[in-house]
Amino acid sequence: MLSKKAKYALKALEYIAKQSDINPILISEISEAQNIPKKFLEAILLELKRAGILKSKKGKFGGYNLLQSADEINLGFIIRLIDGPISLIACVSDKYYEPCAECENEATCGLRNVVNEVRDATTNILTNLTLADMIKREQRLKKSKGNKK
Amino acid sequence: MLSKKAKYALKALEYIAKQSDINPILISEISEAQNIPKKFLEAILLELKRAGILKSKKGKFGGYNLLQSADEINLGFIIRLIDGPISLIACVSDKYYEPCAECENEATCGLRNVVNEVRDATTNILTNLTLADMIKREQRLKKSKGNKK
DNA sequence: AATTATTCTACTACTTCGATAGACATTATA
DNA sequence: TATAATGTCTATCGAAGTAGTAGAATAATT
Repeated sequence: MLSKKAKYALKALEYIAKQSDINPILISEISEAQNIPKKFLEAILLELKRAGILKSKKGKFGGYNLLQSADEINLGFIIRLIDGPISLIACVSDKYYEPCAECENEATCGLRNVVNEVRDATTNILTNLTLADMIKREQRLKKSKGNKK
Repeated sequence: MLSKKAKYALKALEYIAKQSDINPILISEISEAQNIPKKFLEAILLELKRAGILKSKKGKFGGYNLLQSADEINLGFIIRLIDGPISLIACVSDKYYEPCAECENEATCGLRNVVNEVRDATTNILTNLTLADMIKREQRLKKSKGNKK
């Protein structure tokens, strides 16, 4: 499961991306709009800033904006950044690889083979999806819901 | 990521499945063969027994055997049993569904839509794979490695 | 200088994870 | 029937991770 932190990060990014990028967005505005504890959100936005996803402006009329554009921000990247590996076991992870402590031979491990297949399927989806895609999907869902009425 | 507990469970099941099912397999034998702390393994095997996957025999010459056959034991089932939801967020889980605390409308949530796609991909793989499949893969990998030499 | 905001450090409470210890119950066989 | 071997159960532990909070420091604007 994703941590709440990762979920909050994605929700916050979505919110920021949907606003005009002229004025910085306040932490407190995001916090209220998305029901995220403000102080917790602070830490999350800072982390996203350090990772080069957001930029911030201090002081009056300060706040956060995207540094990358929404179609450059990859969902898999954000999840890995906040929560670490996406794979079910570290022995099949790209970015967080660790050898298996129990396995005698990773190359012939059946479990590893299975878990690797899951990882491929997951990362194929996540590394091909951007923040912009997520927002598009939301808009499409809202439209089709409206049409049905 | 899978917990070590889930990984141990799968490794232990694999080991048991590979032995002849005439004699019960000792906890201590599995523990040594698979590098799993014995006392921890005890608790895991008990849980698998309670779930109807294994049967046990107490006393001298006791031990564990499969209760279901290896091609009936579903990998997704084992993982869910030990670790809980496979989905990244509970709002897209079958067995562990919980409404999203922050979302105003789950039906139109872009994040939910994305996460749902990941869940489908993952469960499609895992619910179609059995313990027997995992063992077959291992044997195939070992063979093809042998041929290369 | 005052105000409004982000930034940073530190902390707390809680839960889960991984593992261990020891008493208890059951079974086979000598 | 004694005894050795084995699973069952309860309780506990330390380390790590999760979610969230408090408050001072810093920067930008008016």
